[in-house]
Amino acid sequence: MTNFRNLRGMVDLLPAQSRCWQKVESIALEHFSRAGIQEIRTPIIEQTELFLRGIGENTDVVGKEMYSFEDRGGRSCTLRPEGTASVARSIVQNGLLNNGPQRLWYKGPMFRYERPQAGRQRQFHQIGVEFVGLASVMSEAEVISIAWDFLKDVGLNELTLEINSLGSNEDRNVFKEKLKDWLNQRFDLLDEDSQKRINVNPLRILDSKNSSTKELLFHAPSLSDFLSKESKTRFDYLQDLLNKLNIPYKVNNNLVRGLDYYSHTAFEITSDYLGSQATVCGGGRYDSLISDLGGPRTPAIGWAIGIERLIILAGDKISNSKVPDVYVIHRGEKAEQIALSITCQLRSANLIIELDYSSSSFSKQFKRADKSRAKWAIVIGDDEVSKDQLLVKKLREKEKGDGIEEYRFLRKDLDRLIKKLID
RNA sequence: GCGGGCGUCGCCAAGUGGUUAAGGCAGCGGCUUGUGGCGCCGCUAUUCGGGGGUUCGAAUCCCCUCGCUCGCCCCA
Repeated sequence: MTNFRNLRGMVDLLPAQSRCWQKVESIALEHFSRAGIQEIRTPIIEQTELFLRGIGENTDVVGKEMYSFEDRGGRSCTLRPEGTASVARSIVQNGLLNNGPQRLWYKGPMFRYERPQAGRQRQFHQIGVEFVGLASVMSEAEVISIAWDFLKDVGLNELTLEINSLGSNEDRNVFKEKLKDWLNQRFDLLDEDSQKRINVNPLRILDSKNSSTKELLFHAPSLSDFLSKESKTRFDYLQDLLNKLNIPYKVNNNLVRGLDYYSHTAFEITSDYLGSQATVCGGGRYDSLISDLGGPRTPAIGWAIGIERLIILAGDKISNSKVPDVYVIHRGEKAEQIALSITCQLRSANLIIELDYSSSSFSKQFKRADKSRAKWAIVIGDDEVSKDQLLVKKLREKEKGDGIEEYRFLRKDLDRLIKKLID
């Protein structure tokens, strides 16, 4: 029995899965390159203050989910719970905006101290996109379409895109006061959580999952009625653009999202097949974050996708197998040396070669060759050694009876061999 | 932080108080020292997450503890 285990909520990515991840990541990279989005990598640890300011002290994420600790110099540090704050910090610190608007993507581990459950881990991974310095509605549509196309391309169907407008900060402040009044008049009818939130974060009550609160809220004032003309026009135009892009969406007026920095457009992409953690992708506009962190007033929009959730959904749609082209079988000391050098030579020709390490009987080695699902076997034994030959045999032939393809090559004749193996 | 379920080999498991803890998959070896996918044979848990207790006797009952898992809140 092993004495050590991983920490709760921390997950090993095992070989059986790693291929899947690589595929997802390479598809993402393709999409980003085509859209002219560049990668940014920021540290996993930041000073705690960054997240307090950036995400908001009253959010659940900073209130109860942060991995914070003191370093040896007594500074409060935090493992990043999300990517946007760090990216914003880096942009400001490095003056990237002096080069004009930034279109950036990132990926990596995020940390949230929560009870793990299906589709939720303490260390999980996100791929995200941030467009910073762009205020247009068009950029929002573009950003959403990048997420949508990417998810489709990975093979996900039956996704739902929900959008909402949170309005400008001014719109929202007016609405907040109205909503507070309305809720306070019905204080006793609210569930406990919502009662606590009334003064701290009343908007979030709109998102409540409590059934009686939900029912009550049916008649509550709606944020959409408090949007300024400009905000409304923006939101209508966004819908217009999504229609033109043939991206289906639902307007959800209660979609608020748990991070403080959002304004105007907020959106989520969800799936029914994820269990209770339905969100694969979440994002929105955050026009005040950069200035909140000490930078110039700068509009921005972005999203993050949870890779673990994405992979749960993609399931076996992403092939997870790497099949070798050739399996090299050998027996004897001289043969072993030849096998190794042939293996290296063929690999240089970009073939995928698996070399047997066992030096057990030919019978065993063939069994393993079959299991590897390789297309060809190269066999090197005493005969081949003495004749300077290689025996090449076709594997996985369906019918055993009608003669198995088999060729002999001189060891010097590598080019002919490679040609055979490739076709 | 709060609720429910569960912990027997690398994986999936049977077993619910009685001498040696089924079985399947995977793994290893053999039948077959130079030839494969099938088949057959053999090997692989002194021990049932850990600790304590009850009993002549416990994987099976009781207590504690640890871990996993699902859900709530919230989020990716």
